[in-house]
Amino acid sequence: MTIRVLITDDHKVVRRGLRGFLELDPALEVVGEAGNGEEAVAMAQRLEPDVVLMDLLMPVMDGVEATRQIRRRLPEVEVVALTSVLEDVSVTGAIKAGAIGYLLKTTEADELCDAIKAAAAGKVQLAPEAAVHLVREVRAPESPEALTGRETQVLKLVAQGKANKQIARELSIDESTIKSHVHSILSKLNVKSRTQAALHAVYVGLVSADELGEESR
Amino acid sequence: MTIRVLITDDHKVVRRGLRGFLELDPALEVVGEAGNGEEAVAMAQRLEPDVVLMDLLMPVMDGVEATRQIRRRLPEVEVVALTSVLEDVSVTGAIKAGAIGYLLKTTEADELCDAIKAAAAGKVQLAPEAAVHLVREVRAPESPEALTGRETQVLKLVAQGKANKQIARELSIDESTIKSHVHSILSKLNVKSRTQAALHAVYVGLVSADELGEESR
DNA sequence: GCGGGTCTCCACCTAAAGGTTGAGAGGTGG
DNA sequence: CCACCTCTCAACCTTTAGGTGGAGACCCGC
Repeated sequence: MTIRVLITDDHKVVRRGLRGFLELDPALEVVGEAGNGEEAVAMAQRLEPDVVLMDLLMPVMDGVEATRQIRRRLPEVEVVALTSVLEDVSVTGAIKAGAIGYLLKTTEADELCDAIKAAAAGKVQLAPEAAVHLVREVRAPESPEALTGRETQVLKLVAQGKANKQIARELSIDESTIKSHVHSILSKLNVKSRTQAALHAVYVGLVSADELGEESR
Repeated sequence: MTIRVLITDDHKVVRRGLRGFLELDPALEVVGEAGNGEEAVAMAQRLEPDVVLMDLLMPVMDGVEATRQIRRRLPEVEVVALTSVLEDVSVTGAIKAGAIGYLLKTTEADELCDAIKAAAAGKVQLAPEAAVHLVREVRAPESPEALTGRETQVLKLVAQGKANKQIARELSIDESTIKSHVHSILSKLNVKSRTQAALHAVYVGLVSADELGEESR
């Protein structure tokens, strides 16, 4: 009985590489490839694989959200996150979304196969680098003091280099309201300036590199 | 006579995928794989490939610098940049460093092979998306209006979320001087606020993700 | 219904950021 | 030597950002 694997990555080259890696192991069978989160969810429902290899950074629907949806709809399907970037939020975000493993793209073929088998058996398998981040998170609960929807929205605009006045125009509310939100954001993120907040947003991936605002290029 | 190709990427999965793609074409021969810029330069000298496939985002030595060194030492070796991110600076940076092609990792196998053959023949091959950036650069020379050493130094600190006063203390000069520098920076970068300047700095890689300043995490 | 949170806005304030002009010291290259 | 650039600082100004306190409207769960 082989383990059926669905590969998800927006880069065909990477999918090809993963397929190559997995085909080295006769116990594994690649049943499909998805190019974004939406495809991954749809294909997971249709194919019902044992394990989904999920890239986290993707267009259309990111891997964390895709993981969440797959796990909600198909609890028996295990998801292993696989990414090139290593960030606190990605690690904990993926785990919270229901991923059972977290691997880096620097992984060797055999480690990858091992992790997939472990996942199929319901066992957690983390890259040591990811484990470090997870431990850090657990030890310092970080009390992220979650931002509200509106605050997140404002922070995104701040992280695009926009001024309060401009944000106010864009959201069609008063500038004083923006100030209120920014104030909350600064205090919740425990930073001292909008610049720090913006950098934080970039750091945690709230905005992607190509959203940094026209005027900052 | 086959075209000898050297693959450079820090992710083994990607190298495996590229190898798989290239092996589909009998006219191409993968003669080696390098995991970072330094390795790429060394292997290029030893193997003297016809074309080097070069990832731009790598540790140890980035692809632009590696491209520059390879082109300087081995002018007969063509370099094709291959990356997942699409940025103005990467495109023009890679071309200036001597790359003859610029492809995205979303490329299909046959396009990739075509591009390598074109490169081996000394022909330019750009992903349409990259061409857009290049054209934009040429049309608006962007007059990078290079920052001076001191300005770069100040910008780095700005991009760590620090206030003028704090930067002044750190550099042991007056805050008014910092203001002067920041003013020059904003005008040279053609941005309107320190936040935009900071984002710009991050965007062009002046600071790495893990230098974003203690206070912004 | 009532507490709690969110979103909205107000007024008033201080601090920081940014614009403008000017200027002196030091270095470099023609 | 002179022109040019960089780095430094100054004074003065306007604008933006951020802090504080309060308030009304809305929604949701107990």
